[in-house]
Amino acid sequence: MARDRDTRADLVQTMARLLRDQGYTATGRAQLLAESGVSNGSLYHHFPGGMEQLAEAALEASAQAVADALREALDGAPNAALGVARFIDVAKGPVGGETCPGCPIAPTALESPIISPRLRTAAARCFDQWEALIAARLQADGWPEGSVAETASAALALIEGALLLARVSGKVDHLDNAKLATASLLAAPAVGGTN
Amino acid sequence: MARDRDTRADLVQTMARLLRDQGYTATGRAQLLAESGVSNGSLYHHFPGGMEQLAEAALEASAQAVADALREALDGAPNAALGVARFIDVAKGPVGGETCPGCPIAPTALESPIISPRLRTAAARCFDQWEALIAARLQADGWPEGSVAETASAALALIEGALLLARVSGKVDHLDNAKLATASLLAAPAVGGTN
DNA sequence: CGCTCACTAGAGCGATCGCTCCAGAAGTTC
DNA sequence: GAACTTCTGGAGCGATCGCTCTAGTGAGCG
Repeated sequence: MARDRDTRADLVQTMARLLRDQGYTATGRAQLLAESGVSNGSLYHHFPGGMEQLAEAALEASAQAVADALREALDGAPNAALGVARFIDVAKGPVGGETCPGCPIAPTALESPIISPRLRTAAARCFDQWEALIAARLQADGWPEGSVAETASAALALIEGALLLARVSGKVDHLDNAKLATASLLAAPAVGGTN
Repeated sequence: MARDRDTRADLVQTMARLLRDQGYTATGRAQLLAESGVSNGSLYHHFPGGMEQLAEAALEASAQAVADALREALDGAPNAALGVARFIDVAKGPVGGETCPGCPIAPTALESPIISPRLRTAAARCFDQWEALIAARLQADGWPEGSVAETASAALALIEGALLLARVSGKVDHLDNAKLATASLLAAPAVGGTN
């Protein structure tokens, strides 16, 4: 084993990028092979389950990368609010970048429910993992037990929605707006929304 | 003209549902024709531009329906916060429903940027329209000029993100969490986030 | 009736889809 | 070198893709 380059990793990485940019169904086998420089035989050697199995592996890899970035942002901040804000800045992509790359899971997640139950559950796991990270930080910050999960869910929704809007409109402003909103959403550890 | 049934409307409506459930690329011509009961010839008579033109029409129709519901919810509430909360309840779908249908635009929007610029701009228009509705209500509520657009963007992001999470996880709880979050986000017309 | 024309049904097109299969290259172990 | 395993390249498969084209249907109208 161990050829000169890691074919399997190339496949996963290329697939992850394509899934992020155009989703699962729109990503054809031909495009994957062309852009990864891998041959058809290698694909089915490493992933006997075909495109669907590869897509699942790619989702997991992307989710792990995001989780690492999110954890780092949360750990390096004084509280959850600033940690999430920091993460949103990271999600904007390269500093002078035109547009942000967007969520690597969302496009596949939205088309998966009917198309592929397997990918749907894989995507659900990704979001759960991220939400749990935010929830853990809220709890560490001393948030009231009862509202930690709800608040983490809303914070993640805010991030995902902003990434969606930024992607479609081509304007990163939506991420800045979401950053401000998370600040107000995650600002008061007590009470639970004065309304 | 005017055959017994409105073939064109059937096509648009079926396409809108398929786009909502599985996105653009995953919606094949065969499935569309089968589920709408329309023949291939009729499709290309009403939509010479093919699937892409039909998809654009379907997105516009869906966006209009959502806009109507959003406008009604906002108009019937004492303020923007309660109006958005009301809309989220409507978006949950039929009262005893298992899962909410989700955003009719988002799946197509996320795969569109590379696949079809035409659909991307169509999707962007939909979101802009909705955001403008929320912004108008905020302004009517007396929100400070400078933060109206930002807040409307964040509110829409929250809704879209929650719909995404609810769809993938199969749990409508995310929508309830978003409802609480919008309440706190849209609660204070002044100041602009104490942080 | 005969003419027009919006509309429909469906056969058929080339291209592409995901996938199977196998010969052989490359590396490891005797 | 022989034997074996791991991995690669690519031809080829049936199925399906979006779409074109044409014959035919039937309502409106003189």
